Amino acid sequence: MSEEDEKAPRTRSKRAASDKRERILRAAIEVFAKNGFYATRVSEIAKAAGVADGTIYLYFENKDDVLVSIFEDRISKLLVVLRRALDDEDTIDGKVRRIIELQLGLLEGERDLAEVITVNLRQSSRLLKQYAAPLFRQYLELVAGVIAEGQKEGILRADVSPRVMARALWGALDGVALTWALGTPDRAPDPASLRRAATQLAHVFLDGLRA
Amino acid sequence: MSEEDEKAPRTRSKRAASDKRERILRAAIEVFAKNGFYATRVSEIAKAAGVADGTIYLYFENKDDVLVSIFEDRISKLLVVLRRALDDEDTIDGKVRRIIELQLGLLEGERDLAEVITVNLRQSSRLLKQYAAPLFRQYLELVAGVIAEGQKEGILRADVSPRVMARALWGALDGVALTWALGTPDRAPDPASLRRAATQLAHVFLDGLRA
Amino acid sequence: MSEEDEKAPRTRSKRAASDKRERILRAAIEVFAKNGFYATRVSEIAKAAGVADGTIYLYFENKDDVLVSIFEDRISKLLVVLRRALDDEDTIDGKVRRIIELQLGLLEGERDLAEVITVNLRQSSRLLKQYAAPLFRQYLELVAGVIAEGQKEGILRADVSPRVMARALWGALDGVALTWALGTPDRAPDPASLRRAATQLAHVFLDGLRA
Amino acid sequence: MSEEDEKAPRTRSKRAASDKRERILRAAIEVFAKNGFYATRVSEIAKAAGVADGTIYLYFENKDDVLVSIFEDRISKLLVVLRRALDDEDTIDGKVRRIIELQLGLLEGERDLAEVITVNLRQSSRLLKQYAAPLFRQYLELVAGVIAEGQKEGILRADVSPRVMARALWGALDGVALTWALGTPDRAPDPASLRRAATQLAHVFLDGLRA
DNA sequence: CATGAATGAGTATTCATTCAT
DNA sequence: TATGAATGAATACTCATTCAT
Repeated sequence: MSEEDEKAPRTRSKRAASDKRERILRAAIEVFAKNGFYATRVSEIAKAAGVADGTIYLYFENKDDVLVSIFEDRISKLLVVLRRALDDEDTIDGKVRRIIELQLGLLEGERDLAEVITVNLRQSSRLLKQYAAPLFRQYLELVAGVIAEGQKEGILRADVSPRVMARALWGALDGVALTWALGTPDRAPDPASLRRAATQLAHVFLDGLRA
Repeated sequence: MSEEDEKAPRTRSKRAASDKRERILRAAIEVFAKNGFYATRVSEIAKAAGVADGTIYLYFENKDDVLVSIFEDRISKLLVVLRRALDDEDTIDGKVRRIIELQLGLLEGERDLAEVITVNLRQSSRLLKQYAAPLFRQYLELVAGVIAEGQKEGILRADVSPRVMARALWGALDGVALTWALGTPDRAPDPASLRRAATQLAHVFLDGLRA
Repeated sequence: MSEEDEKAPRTRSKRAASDKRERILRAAIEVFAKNGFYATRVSEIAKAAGVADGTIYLYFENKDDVLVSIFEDRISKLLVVLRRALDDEDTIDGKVRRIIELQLGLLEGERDLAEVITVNLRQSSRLLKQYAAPLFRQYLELVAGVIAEGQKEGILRADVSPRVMARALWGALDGVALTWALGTPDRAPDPASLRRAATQLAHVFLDGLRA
Repeated sequence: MSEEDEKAPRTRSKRAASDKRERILRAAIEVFAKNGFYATRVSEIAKAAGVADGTIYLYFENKDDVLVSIFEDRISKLLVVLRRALDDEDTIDGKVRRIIELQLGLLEGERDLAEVITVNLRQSSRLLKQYAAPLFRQYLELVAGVIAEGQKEGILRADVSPRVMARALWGALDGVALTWALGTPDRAPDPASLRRAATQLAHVFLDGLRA
């Protein structure tokens, strides 16, 4: 989001390499979302990225590594954005709304990525549990921190576990979003309906949590 | 080979057949839960069920059909149990608590099945979306019906969509349960902590929904 | 050679399995000899054996295992035959001639096998060194034993190492045979010329070794 | 990058080029000996030579050509040395001893080259048969010439083929050397034991050949 | 009904070679 | 000359499915 991070000059080759890696990731998100991880052929990723099959292996160890890298890259970025956003908000209500907003923004803006994250995180492969979960936990900790803060301030009820609530919030949003994304495969989903659903959810969640 | 078996009437062979189908389903749930759908070999299901590989194909069209059948069989049964339970409850609060209890019962009692349903429903294969989703929707409709009923009675807030809330409830419970199930892969998860989490969730959810 | 070993009855399936394994080995010897181990595709072995590609893997772990099995199967048999033959001979001269004869018989009768053994034993893969070498050593020990016996009887000179001489004999025969086998790729090699060469070699070797 | 280097006349760049070719050959001998021809990656040769992958292709047509060039370069040189050495010797005994000595020297001094020559000559690729064999034959002719000379002089027995004996001598030495080289992979082989073996072999061979 | 040996289509990955810089 | 990123052809191996017994 901030352009400052990019000011560091790069050599042509480094930029080219970085571009290619990025292109492959983007392509992978697209095809994983469409066909799922297992049903996607490496050659399909390559084709979608406009590179040769072998090129994938210059930037990633193997197919699994591509999936893991999607998590690492994207969730890292989400964490940075979320941290910054939470700093800008003063009230608990505002923070919770921001969390929901951002998660929704992620879903609306990069629906494919959302599907990859929500759908593929569940493949019970040891690999994913091992690599993807830690980053996911960081995200949850951040949300749990907000709830704990609200409890300390006496705004939110103290008889619930912040981590459980954080996990429940993600689950609820994720479930709603998944239904929304998958609900109407034939026609484009209506962003307004998703936003409406999320607002309802925010109200219920906050009212329920209120001390 | 032995001619003696023939004296038994149809019933016995039917029962035997039904037993074998059931054994295969049970075995499939077990290995799917442990290794995931894609990583599971048909021969592993066969071995776990104590039958030959080819026998699987006498009872199911193919590997996909085994997974789909798990949904059909089990969710059908769950629906029957849930309907009966909801009939026994008079208050909305009681019905919601029953729903949560049952979903928890499912998770605790048949943890493998729970993992198969929550994890494998997400494999974005067209097949599964097509066959498994409808049953899942029936389940959601049932829950949404309870909420709509509460709204009509003026007990629950009317400014939210029953279906969205039903979906959110499933998502929240599912998320909490998944964290619980995967959280401590090394030692057996503590059922009490799950029950505690669910109770908190029920409170927050009902308080948030209250008119 | 003796039919007695085969008297044990086999079930149909066992015989069939054994036949198929044998067919694969024969086919592998043929194509390995023609194209070398590395240049040979597994599918070529399968085609030559008249089985499906996957069938190879019902009888062998992988391509390497096929090569190793050739050594194990064939050299084991050669050892049995050689031991019996040496028992039948009383004089050292006779025994050495028998060794040379048998090694020649192997070359003439199963020229492909000879090429596989002499050519592919040299692929410096750890695998082959590890698995094939031990059997080869048993063969050399047998020959060295004959020479040591001749030394004890005072017939052969005592100032040479039996093992070195055994190795040299194999090397000399092998070299001659290889030249013979490869010498005229266009027309069929003349067995008589090989036999002549071997007789000369036997004379020189025995005269040189004589006490 | 530095312009100063340009002042040097053609000769230097030619020398530099020649050096690089030589470096690549040396590196190839090293890695071929260690891992075998097929298991060696072109990139490994490049790395061992300290050049880029593509540079290999400025000096050689392809990977096969590198192997063939090793034979051409080294055996050519061996032939020159051998011819000179044979001229210096007057007796047949001396010449045969010189041949054995040189072949041993080759083995001891450049053990890697020896392994490449003895091991890789056997890869039954048509290419190698076609290009490497002729040079090898020249070497054998030289040895056969010595034996034929001895026969003409009446010193060596006339009832054997000089070419067969030349081939057998190479085979015997080669076999002994290979056993020596591979025999003790863990500890460094003892040069004295090889020399002892060779001396024994020379005695037996010459005594057996004597008229 | 049950078996499990056999099948062969399907694919991730490697690596020799090229060529823009 | 030298580089090394990019290419894409080539292949061992797996495993869902079949079918003769």
